[in-house]
Amino acid sequence: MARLSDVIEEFIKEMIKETGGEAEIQRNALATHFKCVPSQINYVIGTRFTNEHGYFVESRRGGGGHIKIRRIAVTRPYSDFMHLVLSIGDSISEQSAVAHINNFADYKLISQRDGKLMKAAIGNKALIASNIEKRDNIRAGILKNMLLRIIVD
Amino acid sequence: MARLSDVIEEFIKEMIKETGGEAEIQRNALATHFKCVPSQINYVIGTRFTNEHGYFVESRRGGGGHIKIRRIAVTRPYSDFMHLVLSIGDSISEQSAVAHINNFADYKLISQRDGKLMKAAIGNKALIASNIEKRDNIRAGILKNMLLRIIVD
DNA sequence: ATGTAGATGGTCAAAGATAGTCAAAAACAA
DNA sequence: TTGTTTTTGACTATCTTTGACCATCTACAT
Repeated sequence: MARLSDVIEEFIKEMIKETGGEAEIQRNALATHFKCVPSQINYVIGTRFTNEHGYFVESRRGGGGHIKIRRIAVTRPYSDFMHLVLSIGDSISEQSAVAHINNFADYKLISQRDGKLMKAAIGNKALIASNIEKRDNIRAGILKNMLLRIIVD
Repeated sequence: MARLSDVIEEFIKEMIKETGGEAEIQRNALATHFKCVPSQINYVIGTRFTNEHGYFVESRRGGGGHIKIRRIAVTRPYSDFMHLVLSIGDSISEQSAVAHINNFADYKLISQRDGKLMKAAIGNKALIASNIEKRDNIRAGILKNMLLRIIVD
């Protein structure tokens, strides 16, 4: 007896395949279809469609709301890059982040200008309002999100 | 399932494009056309045609009344841009920040790519590790630092 | 000039429609 | 048993639609 979560996972993957890279679902409708509670859809997305798994998720609440799940292009120029991005983990110092960014620029994965913007975004000066103990975590979140955005587009 | 508000938004934007910068509508007529209550027109204007979004709205009540929505068309000089950046203050919501970034891109003060990176940097998704009460403060810090970095160049 | 009716648009809060979070309960695996 | 994964549901957050009531403007009669 396959777990329901696996069935839902397959269903969404099938949708993505059919639409060529992107599935737009309605949480309640999907939950009704599979006779489960809506939050199980979140569970499936949270455990099987993460960045680490190669997916990018966006959503909107309210009338006409939806959840959009996109497959991140893992083709050529970016496949290694993606790997690097994911290897960043959930905490990184400013120095380390700057080193990473410089490397990406050196290898032409991002432009010099991209690099400057990224460094401006992750610098301690930018994060002055954040709790110092959490700063490295926040920095990792920002850096990964920016890099992912470049890959996804 | 397209939201009615989105349809109305597009309709108005199309009108503005056709007339080269300004749409003059009659609230009741538009509401009748879209089979909605008149106040929904206000909702659309209030959420999608604000100053922040780059629009200027005027209206008149009474017989022959109307609502005029204009795209603000100004190319701001750099010194003004600086002023704008400083006026951001030390707290800003994601929506508001996105509106600002879109404006900067529209006015060619930053490139589309810069805009994408900036939005990725200030999104709630990127700031997930931050305390929710401080998030808007952190966001303001990141946004300002990035913009300043561009001006300095 | 003044008053009044009719025609517009404005505000605000409630109701409706979605999605997100979190932790307890249940099921499963080692 | 013990630790992990899945399933549930109560509670929360966000966005949209609707409607009752309010404000302002024009036209016209006096």
